[in-house]
Amino acid sequence: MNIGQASERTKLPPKTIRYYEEIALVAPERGPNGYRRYSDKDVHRLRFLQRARGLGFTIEECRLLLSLYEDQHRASSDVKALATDKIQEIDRKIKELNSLKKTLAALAQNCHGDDKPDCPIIDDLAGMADVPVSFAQKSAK
Amino acid sequence: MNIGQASERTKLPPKTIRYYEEIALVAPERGPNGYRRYSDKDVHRLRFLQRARGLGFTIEECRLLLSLYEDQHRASSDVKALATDKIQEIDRKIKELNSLKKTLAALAQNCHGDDKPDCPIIDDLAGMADVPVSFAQKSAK
DNA sequence: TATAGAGGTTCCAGCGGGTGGAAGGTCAAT
DNA sequence: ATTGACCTTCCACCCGCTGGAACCTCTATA
Repeated sequence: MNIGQASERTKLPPKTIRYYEEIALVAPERGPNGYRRYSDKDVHRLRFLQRARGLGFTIEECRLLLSLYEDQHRASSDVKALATDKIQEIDRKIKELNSLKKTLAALAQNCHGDDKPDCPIIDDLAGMADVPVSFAQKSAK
Repeated sequence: MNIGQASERTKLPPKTIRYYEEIALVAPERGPNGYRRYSDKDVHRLRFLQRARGLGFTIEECRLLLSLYEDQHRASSDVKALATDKIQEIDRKIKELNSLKKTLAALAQNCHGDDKPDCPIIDDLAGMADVPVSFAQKSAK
């Protein structure tokens, strides 16, 4: 099938599918007209990628997962390790976002939000806050 | 002061400070030797940026915040709106991450994690899961 | 005064993960 | 024969920096 159909079946935009080929995640054949021809196996790979990406795995992790997938002798513990690492990463992000939210919420609550110029949010950003919110902000990597 | 000192005082790397100049967020003077010279006001702006970025505002939002900061007649409601928008955005992200985590955790739990090849994570990614986890995964934008 | 080292400058390239658009080739239906 | 949908390649851009090369300038010491 052509790229359009592969796109429909995988829910990946054609551009993305071509990009995945460029970075050697998938290698469809070519028809005599130069069109890419996707086998069911290719579509399968693409769907695998679509899911893994949707789960937050990076491209490189996806590459690893694919190779594990294709390795009949791989240990399922390898895959589990990758998954639990990812879970921890997600947990870290959630924590970071929660702390950010707290800070912003505290600021917003102190802001009367009318059409007068006094604004504790701005004051805090400018480093002249009189609201009791501490800002030892670590850079959001 | 030179860029190194400005860097120390703002906790922003020199590269970042130069970048902020390139995108016109700050405009230090130049000494006769071509070195950038940062006034206290510049450092103040940079610190403002450092905090706003740390709170998850994008560069463009920072630009807006700065202009609001410098507008004596701005309405504090404008700033509050920006902050509450950001809070909602953070909330959305947290929700998305939580659902991701749930999915991954369910998979990892079903994975025995030994050195035998059966692996429900891989099976699920490959779309042949027999674990009861549903995957109408929306692409993580 | 020569020199070393720390700091400054510019410019170019790359990260991840695509996305947009232009210019052109191909196919099926009218 | 023409339209329009689909396909191709290529190049540039998004964000927010970051790394590195090549070079300039300042200060301290031998």
